[in-house]
Amino acid sequence: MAIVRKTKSVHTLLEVMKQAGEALSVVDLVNRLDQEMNKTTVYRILDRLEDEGLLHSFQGKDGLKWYAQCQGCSTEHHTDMHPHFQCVQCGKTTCLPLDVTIPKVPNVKIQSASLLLTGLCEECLT
Amino acid sequence: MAIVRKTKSVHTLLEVMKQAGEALSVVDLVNRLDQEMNKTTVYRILDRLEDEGLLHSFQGKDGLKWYAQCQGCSTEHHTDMHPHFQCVQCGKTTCLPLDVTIPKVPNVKIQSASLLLTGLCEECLT
DNA sequence: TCCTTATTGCAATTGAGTTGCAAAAGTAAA
DNA sequence: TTTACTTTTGCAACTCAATTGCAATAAGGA
Repeated sequence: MAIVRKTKSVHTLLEVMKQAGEALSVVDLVNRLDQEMNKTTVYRILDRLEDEGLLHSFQGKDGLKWYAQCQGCSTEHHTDMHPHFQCVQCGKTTCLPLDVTIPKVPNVKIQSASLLLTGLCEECLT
Repeated sequence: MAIVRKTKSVHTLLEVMKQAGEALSVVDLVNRLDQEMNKTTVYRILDRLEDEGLLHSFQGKDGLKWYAQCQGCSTEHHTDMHPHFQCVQCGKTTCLPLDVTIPKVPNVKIQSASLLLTGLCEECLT
């Protein structure tokens, strides 16, 4: 596996993720980092950080790719089996610290599961 | 809601879905129906059939949109809470006739859930 | 410093999905 | 069947997320 250097760009991107504190779509990240680095660079750094296990990705309802910081993930062991929640109104997207019960399916070997919940978040409910 | 006429194109598309007997990606459908109808027509018919509740759609692992025939769905009541399985090797994608236990999430209103399982199907395992 | 490898920017490209508009097909009433 | 109206379809152009090739730059080790 390629080594991910902690370049200035990598540091900046991770800082933005940390500040956000929730999942961000790649489109959003590209916009936020428009002054700091090229779009292509954002895509490539996200790729590498996911390989390293520092971030995990998932598909949003709209088909966009979203990234969030891993908690307890590593190259060896990706504990990205947690569900994600996306608010249909404001778009806010978060990792849910819940265990997903993966249903038993006969005759197949399940390698991964992704559960996306959509609805209204706390702010949009009130 | 607009009325979905059972035109020749609609009939052809439904026939292809029926023959397949499993979920098909829109890209696949467009290719299979290349001689019969235009790409745009495929997209529009799929939209309408989903509105009518004859088909349901979901996002595949790759971000592509997939469609499958509904069993017990209608305009009123979409029972598309079942999980889908996608084989990472051959791409075969199916509906799983299982009930998904949607986790309770405090302070939010869950409107829909989609669970995608990926792994190796029976054929690719042997 | 020199050499090698990894990273970045930029422009061009890919590909899924959408849109506008005119032509064609379907429906219903006379 | 003819007319008037509505829905559907084809086509071309377009949008936009994501990728690729290549040259330039930055980083690391000896």
